[in-house]
Amino acid sequence: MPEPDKHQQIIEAAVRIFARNGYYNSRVSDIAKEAGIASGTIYLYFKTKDEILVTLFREKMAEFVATVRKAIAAEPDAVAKLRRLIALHFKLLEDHSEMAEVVQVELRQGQKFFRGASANEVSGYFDLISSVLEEGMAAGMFRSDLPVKTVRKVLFGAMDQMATSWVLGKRGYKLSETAEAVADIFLKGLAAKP
Amino acid sequence: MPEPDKHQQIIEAAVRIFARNGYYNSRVSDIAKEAGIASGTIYLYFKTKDEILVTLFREKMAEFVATVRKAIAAEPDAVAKLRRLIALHFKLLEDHSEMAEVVQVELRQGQKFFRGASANEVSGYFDLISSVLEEGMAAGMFRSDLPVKTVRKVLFGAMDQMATSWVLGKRGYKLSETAEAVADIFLKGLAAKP
DNA sequence: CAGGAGTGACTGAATCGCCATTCATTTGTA
DNA sequence: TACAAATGAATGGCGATTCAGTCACTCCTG
Repeated sequence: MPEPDKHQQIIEAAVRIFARNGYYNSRVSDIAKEAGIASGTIYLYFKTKDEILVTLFREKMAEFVATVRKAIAAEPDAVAKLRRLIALHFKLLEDHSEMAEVVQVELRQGQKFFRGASANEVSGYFDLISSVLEEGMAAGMFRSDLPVKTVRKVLFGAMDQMATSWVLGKRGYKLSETAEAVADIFLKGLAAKP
Repeated sequence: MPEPDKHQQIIEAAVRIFARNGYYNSRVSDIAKEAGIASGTIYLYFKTKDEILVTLFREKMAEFVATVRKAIAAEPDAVAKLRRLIALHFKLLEDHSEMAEVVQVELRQGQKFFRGASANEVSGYFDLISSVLEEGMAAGMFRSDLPVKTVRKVLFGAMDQMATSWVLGKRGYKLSETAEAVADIFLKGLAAKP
């Protein structure tokens, strides 16, 4: 019975290797070396190289969403929740910069990940955002003349681009320090008519 | 001397093939077949398979930016320019759905394209957006308490996510019909304090 | 308690399919 | 005839995946 521990060990090694070299430039044997095991061992835990990437994303994404969900639950209203969500989105990426590299750059590999596996995982996050938006609309804090789906995409897109830019640049500034500006634009744009 | 015509013929075939199968699942021979030529002929016009993708993006992107630049020049003020830019961003992708597929999904291949070649091309578009924002700020139409770079990323991110979503869904609605909502949120968020 | 044999995890060298790229040859035309 | 352009079968390299063997450990059994 494979040690449940080694699964995690491989995932962590893969994050580091993918972040450093990119998915396609990473050998399975590189991951093995980084994890301190033989390359064949990887195949006791994962069926293919692709599966490593997909699994890695699934697990990390689930963790991410859970963290954000828990944090915003503590906030009093939709505006505060949204601010917290944005701040945390940036903070978590900032604190896991290798994972950020993988998520923002490597995981965008066409077909395979955008469609396919990762779509499901991302939608959990989308749902979370939508629920906050709906709460704010119901409470009359947000305008409700626009489709929630559209508003959600605008917000996610803005955050995602901030993150991608930060990763592509050499992370030469604090991503989390931009959170307020993003929240500010978005919340003003979303404000209910007075 | 290779016919200058065939270069274009290959590019157009590549767009269709990449859109249909994704970059990594496309054989060079598939592109050749689609273009109605032999696979070896491709190498009279392009050094590598990568070069096809990079060239394709460069040419199409330059065309895209030129079109948008020309269109917004005709608008009277920054607000109108921004609305036009957003509308056209969506309209052009909608009218070239195969290219949209390639740009939104396939061209995000980590490392190679994000960094590297395409970065330069994209920055031309970024500059265009920035110039409109600066014009609006100078004219007192947009608030100027936020960094232009941040605002630009928010807008681009929002548009890009709208486009990606539309492509990933089965393009089951008119992307351009969402332009107003996006412009509306963004312009309200950016409005100068009254 | 020695030993031995069964079990499951691990290893890493060898395999093997894939496909970009090459280039000897053919085709077209001036 | 000569030169350019095009062809497409053959090549070559790469690296994911496999699998025959090794290792470590447990549990019998005489």
